Formats: sequence, C-alpha cells, structure tokens
Amino acid sequence: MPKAAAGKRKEVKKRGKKDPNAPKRGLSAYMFFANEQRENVREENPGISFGQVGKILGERWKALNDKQRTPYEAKAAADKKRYEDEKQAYNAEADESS
DNA sequence: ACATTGATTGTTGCC
DNA sequence: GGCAACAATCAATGT
Repeated sequence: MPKAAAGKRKEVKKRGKKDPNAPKRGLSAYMFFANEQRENVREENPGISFGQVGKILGERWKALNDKQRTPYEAKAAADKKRYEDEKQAYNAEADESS
C-alpha cells in the first residue's frame, strides 16, 4: 500500500526547511467545513468533548455528498489560491533577478 | 516521470 | 499556547 500507515503527524523530523519564506499553505476543505459544522455539531451534541465532536465532524464530512463538499472544496480552492499568491511571491523572491 | 512524504491548516476543550 | 482525532492538500522532494 502506498504511503505509510496512519500514524503521528509530523513526528520529529523536518524536511530541512528549504523554503526561505515558507509560504505556508492554504487551508483544507475540512477547515471550512469544521468552521460551519462545529456550531451545528456542538448544537446537536451539547456538552460533548472534542473527542466526540472531532469524530462526528469527520463522519458528517464524509456523510456529505460531493455536491455538499463543493462549497467547502470551493473555500479550500479559494484559500489555495491565496496560498498560490504567496507561492508566487516566494518564487519571485527566490529568483530575485533584479 | 512517478511515488512518497512532510509540512501546514483549523475545530474544540482543558491545563 | 499546545495537544489530541479528524480530513484535505499539495508542493517539494526523492527514487
């Protein structure tokens, strides 16, 4: 199977950090989805800990149809666009051929 | 060229 | 302020 089995995130190694300005990245569809659902989920599950909310949030996310993810993906795309701008500026700076 | 991985993003809730 | 599952992502790197 491709990739390694799910595990910790960003363990303890860093890829040498090659980017000088490190144009971070855009957010992901989940970020926007959580932004909207977090209220709804918590509303239907009042007083629950993040453990439940987080999981439910994820289940709800997949529970959506591609069409429902569209607005969230659109947000992610819009955010990516923003990141692209940084990336370009980063490229421009990297080049820096005045 | 293809595959892989690493780095990042944001939510909540508590210390 | 940071960490914990949850999911996406995607760009740069490696082979």
